[in-house]
Amino acid sequence: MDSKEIDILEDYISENNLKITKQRRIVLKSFLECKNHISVEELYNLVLKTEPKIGLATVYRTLALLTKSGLALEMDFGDGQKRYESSYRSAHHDHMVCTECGKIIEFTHPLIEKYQEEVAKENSFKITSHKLDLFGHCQDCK
Amino acid sequence: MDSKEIDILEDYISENNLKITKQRRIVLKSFLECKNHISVEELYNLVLKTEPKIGLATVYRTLALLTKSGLALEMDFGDGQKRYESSYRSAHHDHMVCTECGKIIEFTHPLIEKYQEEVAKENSFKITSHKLDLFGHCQDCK
DNA sequence: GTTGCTGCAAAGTGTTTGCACCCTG
DNA sequence: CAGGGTGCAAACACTTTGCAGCAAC
Repeated sequence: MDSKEIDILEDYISENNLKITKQRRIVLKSFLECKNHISVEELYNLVLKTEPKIGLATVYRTLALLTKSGLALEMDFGDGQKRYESSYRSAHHDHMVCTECGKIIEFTHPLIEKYQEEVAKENSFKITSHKLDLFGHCQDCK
Repeated sequence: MDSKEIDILEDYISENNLKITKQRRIVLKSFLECKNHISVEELYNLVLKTEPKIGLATVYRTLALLTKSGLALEMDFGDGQKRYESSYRSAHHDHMVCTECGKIIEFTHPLIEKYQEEVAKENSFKITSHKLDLFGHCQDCK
């Protein structure tokens, strides 16, 4: 693994007097290879295939580390568990979540972004992040 | 209490062979009088002032009932607890959440709604609900 | 060899559920 | 007086934390 992500993680780690470990490498590798919007449990099961001795708490702790270092984005679709996606795999996007089959379609719309900025400015609000989720039925679940 | 909300609740209750109880009246009344985006714990504390013997589970169960009957909207700002607002007190709106002081500014933007529909149509997706949250700093927390 | 990291289990948090008794319809 | 509702406590699902031993630097 010699992606830019491991460099970013190592930079963050050395800046903060932390340590690179085998477990952290494995979690990062699995995270970068997996599907978007993965849950902690799903990632844990993936990691177990490489390192059967790893603890669930380590996956939680590493995901927190990846989030703090800017490699992962934390999201919550209201289903009671945190989900994560790689910051670098794809640019910012919003989500359509099919409430029947769970499929997630990613999208962006430049005008939606523009009008968000506009309405924030009207309220003297400084946006640091946003989330737009559309819930409904996808093509297959009509 | 003779608002339209109690009528709606009683309609739902009689249609489903349920029962009106003192506790349900009290929870509804407190819910209608309280601020928007209230958490279960906050509402529970309000209800305790009127009925000190009520159980937290009853508040949870009644909020689920209000949601099913269409009187309450469930929301989740990613802070680990459900929040609710009255469907009838105000029309649909989105939220700006100040991550410093917790203040919530409500807004709507017709063009944002329009472009949501547009992008959904492009993906053959049928929207049943949506949520747009902007996170950042309000005027007072610059 | 110091200090952070790990695995494990225990504790926490918010929410739901089982049950015996109570109350509405 | 039948069947749903309540309060309580236990169970739950997900996440965090305390700790003793381990490993990176």
